[in-house]
Amino acid sequence: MPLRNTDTSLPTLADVARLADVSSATVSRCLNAPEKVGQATRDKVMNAVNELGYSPNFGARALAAKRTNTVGAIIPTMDNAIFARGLQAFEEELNRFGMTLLVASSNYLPEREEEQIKTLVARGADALLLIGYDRDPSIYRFLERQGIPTVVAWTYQADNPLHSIGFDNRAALRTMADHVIGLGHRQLGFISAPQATNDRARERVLGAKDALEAHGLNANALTICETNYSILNGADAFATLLSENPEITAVMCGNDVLAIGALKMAKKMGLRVPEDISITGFDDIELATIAEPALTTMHVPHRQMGRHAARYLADVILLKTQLPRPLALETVYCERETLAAPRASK
Amino acid sequence: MPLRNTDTSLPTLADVARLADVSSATVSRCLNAPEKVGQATRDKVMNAVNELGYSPNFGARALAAKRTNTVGAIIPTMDNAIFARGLQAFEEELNRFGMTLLVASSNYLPEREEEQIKTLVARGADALLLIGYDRDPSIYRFLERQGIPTVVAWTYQADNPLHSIGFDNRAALRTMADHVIGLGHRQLGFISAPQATNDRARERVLGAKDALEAHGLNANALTICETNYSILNGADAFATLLSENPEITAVMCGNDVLAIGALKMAKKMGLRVPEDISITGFDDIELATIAEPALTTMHVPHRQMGRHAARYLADVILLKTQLPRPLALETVYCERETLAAPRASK
DNA sequence: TGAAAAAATGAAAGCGCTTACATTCGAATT
DNA sequence: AATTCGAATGTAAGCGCTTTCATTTTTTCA
Repeated sequence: MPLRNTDTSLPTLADVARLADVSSATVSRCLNAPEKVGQATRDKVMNAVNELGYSPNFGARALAAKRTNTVGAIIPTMDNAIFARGLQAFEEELNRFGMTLLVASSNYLPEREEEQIKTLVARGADALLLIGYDRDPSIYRFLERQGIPTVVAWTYQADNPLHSIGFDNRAALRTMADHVIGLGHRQLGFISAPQATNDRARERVLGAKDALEAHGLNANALTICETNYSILNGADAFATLLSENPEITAVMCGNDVLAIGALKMAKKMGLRVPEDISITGFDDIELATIAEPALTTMHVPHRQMGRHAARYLADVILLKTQLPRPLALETVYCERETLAAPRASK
Repeated sequence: MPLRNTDTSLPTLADVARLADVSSATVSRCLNAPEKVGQATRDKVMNAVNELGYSPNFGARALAAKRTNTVGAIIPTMDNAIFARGLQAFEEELNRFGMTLLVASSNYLPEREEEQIKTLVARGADALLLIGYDRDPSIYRFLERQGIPTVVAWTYQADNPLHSIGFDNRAALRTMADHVIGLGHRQLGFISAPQATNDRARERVLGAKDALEAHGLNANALTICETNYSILNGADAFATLLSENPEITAVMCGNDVLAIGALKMAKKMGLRVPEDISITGFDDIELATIAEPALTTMHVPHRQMGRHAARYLADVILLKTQLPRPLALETVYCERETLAAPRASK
């Protein structure tokens, strides 16, 4: 094993320049804007680069260029697959533009998210992808002050000035609730994520209420139970909901993970789904099709969101073009096996 | 909205120093080694920091300090939850040491992984977490040359010099196979990830063969089918395996995701599990308990691995202590509902 | 009380890169 | 053949921070 140099430090731009017998500026150009360098010089430099195994120092580059070609994303959780697909698409698209993705997760904790935002910005993220609108205004001020283009995904509100790429959570849940009510259900349960710090959860609940109202039902027809996203919590919430409100014939869930938990508990309680009770989800993650019976849910355009978000940010960073309007994508009702008309007897 | 300064640039160390009326060295110390600064000065500086909303520039810091307090991890996939729990524990533990985690995924593609490694190193990762041993030796040379401490997780081989923290895949699968064979199964199917570039997959297959041999069965008793990890692939592989080898009474899967696919297909084919056919998984991800019937599988110590890996790297980086030996953790057999004795008739 | 030791602070030299600006040089234009 | 111009290259000034070393201030204790 031939050791090239005894000192441990890595080759620098200057080393390459020396070996290739050109100035450091020329080496830098070769790497960043090859078209500005003559063919012969370029070859010389590239050879030196290879011989030395040179690779540019990120910190130095960021410091000098004031750009990192990195965008950060902070998602609430990596635990279940809710955001995986969208994020993957986001990354793929970013790569097309020569940018790298940095991911962090906040565990649905606002303070943690704030921390992560600061970290990513400090690390030089040129732009940020965030999930949902809800966060302290001071964060938005911070971002603006730092000049960090930001896109908010997984949500869309026509009247919100922040650039968002997502779907109308309220309308989506309303569609679902229309189906549920249309089938004859009159007493509904709703298992939601905590609404206080989660605009998407709030919107979804509102959507359910919209449907209720449209069908002439009053708010009493909907019993809401809040809990954090997890299968276990979904199961517990379902049990509570049903024991306290035995008249409920359909339980709508704020996402598929909760719904899977509810489904599991229903079986455990000896309830047949959908004969004895209907359950609906939201997101359409893979789990939804694995569950037995397969979950009736709303399909969310994960990959599209990711792709569009990446394009938007690339546009803003590279072309300094501000796209005119936030983008609303469509969710689609996804009928499977957990929603049916309530038993006549009930 | 009061605009503090018209020029867009962020406050720097120098700005803080000026405002606090101290030297930039003192400000730096306040931030990095507060105990070296007098109380009064420290307060003055901290006030200035807050007033300016100062946050240090990562690139500059990395450049000057030659450390980033960042460790990178490259996992094969984020798509399913296989690595999520372990990674989360890894991050939590890193945070304890004041370090940040950077995650990338390779999609099980060696070239992509290589790329990601280069990227993370270029970004200044002080250390790396990689999954499994298998990769081109040139990569290990590269890492060594760059002086990047690396730990390999999700695997453990006593005779391998690379520092690993994981479990003995071979022994684990052997345990499982012992159970299967012990119940009386004599014709086994095995759905594995492609073995060529995946030492863990190879080891698991070897474990199955070990068990076979120990029970005096020959290699013909095991039919192997390779496919990439995904539910769909698991389902397809199961169908192929059974149609070509109807005498098989138990299908062991290289991981839970494949097993879930197999389970799904079994039902679709009208086979009862475990009465008509047994299916086993590996990993014990949440999905395994959701599946119906719940999957019999091997539990892998995800969180422990993550935690220990973080500690090891922190030791190496912070204390420059090289831990003596790789760490072997235990897997545990996890009996649920998909494994039973074969039908007597068969 | 004064000398020595310890603690606190400052001055300044980089870290490795990009880029504005200056320079050189060959080709094109007249 | 002289002039102009543009392409190719070099020079050097930072980018914002850490850290060594020197200097000043405070503390300690004989």
